[in-house]
Amino acid sequence: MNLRAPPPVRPLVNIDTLVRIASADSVEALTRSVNVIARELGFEHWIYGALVAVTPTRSEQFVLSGYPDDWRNHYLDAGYTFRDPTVNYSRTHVVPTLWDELARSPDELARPDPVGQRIVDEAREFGLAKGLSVPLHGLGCQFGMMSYAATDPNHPITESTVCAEAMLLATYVHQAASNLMFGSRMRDIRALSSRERECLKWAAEGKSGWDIAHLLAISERTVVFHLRNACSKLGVATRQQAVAKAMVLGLLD
Amino acid sequence: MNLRAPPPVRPLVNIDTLVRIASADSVEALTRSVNVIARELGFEHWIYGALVAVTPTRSEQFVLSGYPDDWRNHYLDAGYTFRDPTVNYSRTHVVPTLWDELARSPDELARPDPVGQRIVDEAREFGLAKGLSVPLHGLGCQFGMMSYAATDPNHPITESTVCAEAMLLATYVHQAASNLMFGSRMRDIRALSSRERECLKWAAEGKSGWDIAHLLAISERTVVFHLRNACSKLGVATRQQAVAKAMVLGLLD
DNA sequence: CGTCAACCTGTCAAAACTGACAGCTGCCCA
DNA sequence: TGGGCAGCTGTCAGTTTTGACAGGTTGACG
Repeated sequence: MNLRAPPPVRPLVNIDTLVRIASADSVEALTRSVNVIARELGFEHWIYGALVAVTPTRSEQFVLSGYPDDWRNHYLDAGYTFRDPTVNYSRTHVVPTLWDELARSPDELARPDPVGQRIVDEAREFGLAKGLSVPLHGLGCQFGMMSYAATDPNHPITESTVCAEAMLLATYVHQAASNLMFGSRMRDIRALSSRERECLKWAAEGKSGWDIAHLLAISERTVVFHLRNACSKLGVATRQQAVAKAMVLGLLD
Repeated sequence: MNLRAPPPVRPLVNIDTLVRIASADSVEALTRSVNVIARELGFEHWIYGALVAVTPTRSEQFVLSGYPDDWRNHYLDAGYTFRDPTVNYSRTHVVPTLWDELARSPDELARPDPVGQRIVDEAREFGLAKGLSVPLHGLGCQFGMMSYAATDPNHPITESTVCAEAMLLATYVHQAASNLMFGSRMRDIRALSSRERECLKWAAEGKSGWDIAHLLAISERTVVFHLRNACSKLGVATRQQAVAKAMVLGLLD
């Protein structure tokens, strides 16, 4: 089989530190810890952002910033968020990317348009020249990302090891941020009963009240009753909205 | 600022190899490439699995296996998939975990139940003793995971570097597998027109036909028309189902 | 200049859903 | 042992959605 354990390499990031990050109990503590580790990785600046769907069409942003404030303010004032090529990349990919590589991405959609290119150029003026973005998904977010920037021209940013460690850190930050975000998220939603969930699932499959009644061997009136209760627990008016909300909350899995 | 680039470390995985993996054009080619790199990382066995929602309640599995066949067969025969603690962990987490650590996880839901523990014990008998699981999310999957197993008792599996590289590889495999999966996925769905999408979004927000007509300043009849077309393009019967299907396909973002 | 797609509009009848009335059983927990 | 919750059932009236009929404009593209 000729299989050996890989040679020992010097870890840049300590696993215990990561575990501590994942269980951070405040935004401030999390930001401070990430600052320290990002610097160990040689990155002067970093930013974490996640988009959480509150309804199927409305989303909220959650951001932890280790970026220069003047750049952040300019970025927000100019409304760059959804024209930023790193954001568009992260929305549709899972593997990390160097900022330099976005321009020659094989994926047309990921290549910066003129506005996107301007954002990249302006960022450079604010000291964000060499950078790396890690897409993040899961945990109820529509998508998220963590970007790192280095000013040191000798930074080995193209090394897979740096990429791997940056990604590992990003994932732990994502876990921690999610924990912080969702403490509040589900509080105002009373859990659906199993019947309510069952009826809602069938409704999402296109079944009518009559259909569901026969599938569950109960009366149509009861189906209406359960769906009505589901709607009121979810705080919505129609079945369509109930299906949509239950789906964004992950209640139908 | 006292910031230096991190010291050079020997990369276990070459970035070019990863890029080649992400663009693999067949399941066989992908499996072969992963076999090679997993071995470089010192892992004798690996498996990638993803769950893709085809409807809100029905999902399909996509698996790439570098596991022993006899264990895979036993696992499938016994219907272990959704009782496997690594699977349950991956569904709800984003950071990697060692198999050993699942048992003492702070998260109750992630700790193996008796059946789960039996799976872990049986796996050991098939040569899967020391292992690592990487949760994977995004790209239209409900969730996915990649597990690695090593038989070498000296394998430095607890090192963050190994974890980071394993995660990096897993993510590239996820990207590649998604590309392979979704070639077929969207083919039979004609793209919704912008009006159709717009009406569907408002329907998902709980608006009636009359409401939407006034929001879009068109007649109610036209709203019905657009939603009807959306239903027929999606191949569904009701608005509820259309909302659900559009959401699992990511058409409302 | 024809064709196609998207967009827009109408009417009618049947089916499905919403909202508010009222009342049953069984289980768990304080 | 009483209160709360999940589950179950009924009727009635009013609103919304579905399905099938038939027709219009506009703009892009070959």
